[in-house]
Amino acid sequence: MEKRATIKDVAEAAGVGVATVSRVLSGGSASASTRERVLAVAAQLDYRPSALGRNLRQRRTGGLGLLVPDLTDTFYGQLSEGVLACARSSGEPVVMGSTGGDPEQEAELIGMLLEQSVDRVIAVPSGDAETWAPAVRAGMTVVFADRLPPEAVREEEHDRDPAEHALDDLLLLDGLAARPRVPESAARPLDVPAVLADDRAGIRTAVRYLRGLGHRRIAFLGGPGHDRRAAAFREAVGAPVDEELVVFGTGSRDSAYAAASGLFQSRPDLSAVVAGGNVLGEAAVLAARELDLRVPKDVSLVMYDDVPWAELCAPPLTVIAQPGRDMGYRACELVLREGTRRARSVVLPTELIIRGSCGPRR
Amino acid sequence: MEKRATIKDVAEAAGVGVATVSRVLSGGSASASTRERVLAVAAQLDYRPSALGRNLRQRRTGGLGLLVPDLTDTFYGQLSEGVLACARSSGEPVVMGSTGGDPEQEAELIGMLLEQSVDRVIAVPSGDAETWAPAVRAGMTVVFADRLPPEAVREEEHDRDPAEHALDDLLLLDGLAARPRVPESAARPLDVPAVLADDRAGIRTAVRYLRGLGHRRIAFLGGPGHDRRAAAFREAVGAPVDEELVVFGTGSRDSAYAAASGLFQSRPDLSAVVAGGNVLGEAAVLAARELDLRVPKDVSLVMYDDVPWAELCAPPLTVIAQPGRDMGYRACELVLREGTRRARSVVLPTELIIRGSCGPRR
DNA sequence: TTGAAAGCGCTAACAG
DNA sequence: CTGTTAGCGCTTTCAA
Repeated sequence: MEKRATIKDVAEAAGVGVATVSRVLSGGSASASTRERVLAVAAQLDYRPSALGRNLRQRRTGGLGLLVPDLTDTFYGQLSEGVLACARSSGEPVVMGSTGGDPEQEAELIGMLLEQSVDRVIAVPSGDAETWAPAVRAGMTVVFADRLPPEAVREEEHDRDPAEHALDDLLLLDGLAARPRVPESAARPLDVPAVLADDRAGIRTAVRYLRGLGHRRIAFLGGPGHDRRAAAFREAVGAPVDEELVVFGTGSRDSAYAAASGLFQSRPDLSAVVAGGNVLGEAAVLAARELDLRVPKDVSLVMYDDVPWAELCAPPLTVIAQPGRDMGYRACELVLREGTRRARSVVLPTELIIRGSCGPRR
Repeated sequence: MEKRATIKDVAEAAGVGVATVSRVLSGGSASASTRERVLAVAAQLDYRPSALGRNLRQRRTGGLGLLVPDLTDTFYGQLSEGVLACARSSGEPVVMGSTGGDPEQEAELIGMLLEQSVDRVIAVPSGDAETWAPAVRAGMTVVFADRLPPEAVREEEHDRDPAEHALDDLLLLDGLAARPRVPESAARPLDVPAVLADDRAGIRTAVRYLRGLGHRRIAFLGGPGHDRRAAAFREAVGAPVDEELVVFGTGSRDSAYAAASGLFQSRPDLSAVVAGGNVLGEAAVLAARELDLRVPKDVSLVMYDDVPWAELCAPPLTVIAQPGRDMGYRACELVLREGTRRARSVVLPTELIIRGSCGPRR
């Protein structure tokens, strides 16, 4: 970087002290004439206060971190757009990292953020509580989006008012580190606010819809981080759950395809599948095609995530839409507001968008 | 952020001077015993050198900036993944911004990067040379990816190798706007290296393919930044170009749809369209369907960008694939290497992937 | 091989 | 209202 004008240069050129310049530029008190002169000189010199100096002085970066598993997944693209939009409107730089769904890379990136003194981060976590402990311990404000680390799951939910499942969810997640009897020694659950979609309601609605169409053998095809959705699925189909119908890929498109294909082949009796995310939905469509299964004639499909191409698919995909962009935006708001008041988790509603990929059981 | 251990803490605890700690940690010389002790203490204190202090001292952030128009566009997602991957392997943090294709937002983000002392940036530019002038003037190392700002013209390139059409392309593109006689006063052309796909060859191949299928009225559906592709298209179809068949959207999905729909309606005689990017391809498919045009029976379609869903489309889309991830990776390499030696632009090959969206002229 | 000391650009006391 | 000063955490001469 070439040499830029510093506050000292401005001060000299304006014939004032550096403190005055600092004050003027950050809206402190100053006489009109001084302010004017300083401003003029600053503009003339094209002076831009260095965030480096300021941050060092204030011992914080002021920026945000954003960690997602894969920017190639449209949903995370939407979510990131939300975060970026919110951050920009607050003038906060955001340091971004893609973890590839790998806890180790995630840990590495967390370390990098720590080094940068980035003290607020929004993440779609891939690692578990242990991965995130260093961040929390270091005093980072973290907000999870889209999902929670596996260990951050709190204990069982006793069932209740069917109309209030979102609230239920809130209770569930936030709920606390400290429910009665968690051994001290166990990995301390993280107490981190999160912005999530109402997976439970979303899945339930989808399963009911498929049930209404006559489907009885419904499968769930998930990826990393889809445990809550899988749990919701199990709950929605009710006991006894045929565990063979709940399968997981490991995150890559290939593994998603393998999982889908394996599922279709090992259980030709299934008549419907719920894909836990758009990459899995993609895989399901591909695998079905490859095996000459017609959608929805031979198999019905509903996919989590509404992405533009869902509509272009043949047939257009019925989806559980979650507001990716909003989720990102909200998460960013939470992380920015934190400090003011302890942030509460947020659960956003999903919507079942019925297109053409589900039909009556054959 | 809670208080972290500083270099001073480590120095004290190890009973050495701060300079020694600094040396040890950055691989300088030190006696084995000292080194060991310092390392032990550092580990024990969980010491992490603060990038803030280091950067201030060295007057640079060491990080990279990455500016793209829209993370929701899968191609930019791919490109970003490439950049992030390369940056991570070099331990560089990347500050990301989404411009929405808006030059003003882009300028704002550039200002933000300047403030952060981020002195190296990779961008898919939305603004023109004027937008980027401040960055260059400030001494930033910038590398463009995927496209060039409209005004970004460059110096002549001599020397070529007949086998290297890529070079040819560089000439072509870079060439135009201002050959020899550019008045000094005119907006100084940017001299910025770039990583581009071989649009010219890509488009030419596609057009030839369509020609071979019997198509004569071929349209080009572009978006912002697709001027080079449009130019290549004009060149490929040859004079006289029917300018009504070259239409542009403004970047949003809606406007892309409007452009596509308008095109189909105003020129029912066209039999094929080349979409300049995946968002435009998406729009074309949608618009065609809405107008009851069958692909490829009524209209053939080839889309720039290979994205996972192209294969899921009905019919699967024939595409001009460009290596988005590689482009990002290469761009990052360029920006990192710069300083060592002046970086040269890179043109990566495209590939026509024939699937099912093109058929003989009806 | 090591330590002391001088800042990098900025803000926040504290005086004047 | 304004200037002086003391660092923030680190790297880097420069001596010892």
